[in-house]
Amino acid sequence: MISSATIDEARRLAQLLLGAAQRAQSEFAVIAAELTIPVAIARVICQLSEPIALHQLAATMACDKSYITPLADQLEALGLGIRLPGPNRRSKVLQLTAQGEAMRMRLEAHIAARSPVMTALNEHERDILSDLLAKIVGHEANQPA
Amino acid sequence: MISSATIDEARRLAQLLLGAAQRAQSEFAVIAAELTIPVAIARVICQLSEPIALHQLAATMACDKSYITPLADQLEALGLGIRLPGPNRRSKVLQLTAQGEAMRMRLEAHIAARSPVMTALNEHERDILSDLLAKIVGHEANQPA
DNA sequence: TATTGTTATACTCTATAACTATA
DNA sequence: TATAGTTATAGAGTATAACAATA
Repeated sequence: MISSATIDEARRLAQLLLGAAQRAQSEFAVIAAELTIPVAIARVICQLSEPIALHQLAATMACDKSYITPLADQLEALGLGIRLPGPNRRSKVLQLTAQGEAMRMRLEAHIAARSPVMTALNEHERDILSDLLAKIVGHEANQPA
Repeated sequence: MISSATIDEARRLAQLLLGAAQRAQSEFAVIAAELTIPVAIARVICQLSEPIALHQLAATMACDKSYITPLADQLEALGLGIRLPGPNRRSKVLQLTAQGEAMRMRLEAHIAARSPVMTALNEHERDILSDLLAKIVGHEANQPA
């Protein structure tokens, strides 16, 4: 039997966790809007500190390759990225242009300065949070009861 | 000027936070699937520890009222909830049936037992996490740079 | 005139399946 | 036969706008 206090705590923590993640995401969206780029494009840009093959990008972003194609198209249309020939003739590598790289740096500077995780917590608190979140993320899934 | 170490930390923390929230959500989805109810319905059920007016439910769930209508329909179709006349003649109140209430208790017991926040952390760690997340959620949005 | 709920519709995001070209 | 990328299409999830009833 699980106590109702435990259930209350679980619910409260789940809501807090979701709420914090949503705060972070919505701040990210605001930053992207200020830089006048679609949020999805901003997410891609943040993955492109190094050139990366399209299928690998899909894996990193945990989405299907078919979803990457229009994003890469848009990135190119905005002049922020470019498809280059990859290590073999069937794979292509997505790379930021100079303009895209400048955008990436602006994006990341804004995030570092304004993400609620950074602004709401001091360095010590961030270290602790980092450890706790890593435990949650790394923890094995439980068996069904 | 923001150091690249700060930027790295911001990115890492953001990813951890998103990752932890996704872990919690995906465990929730698994639990809902085991109980053979759609995830969206499970979310509604978790809000219904008390009867609540439809428009208020929309506010609580941060969605439009038009989205609540089909959810309430589904809840009724499953025999888990029922619309009752509200305090005045234009508002309706959504309430769980006995079957719905049983489902809510099962859902919450599973969450308390299996949410990664609960299983990955001990009580002391959960207290600390709770404080840190509350700071993030409660923190004022920052000014654009 | 504003609020509650419903309806009809449209939009965003993302995936699946089928295809082309390599490997 | 398997992999990389593209295309066309479909589906989930959610919102907007217009409406009816009531306040």
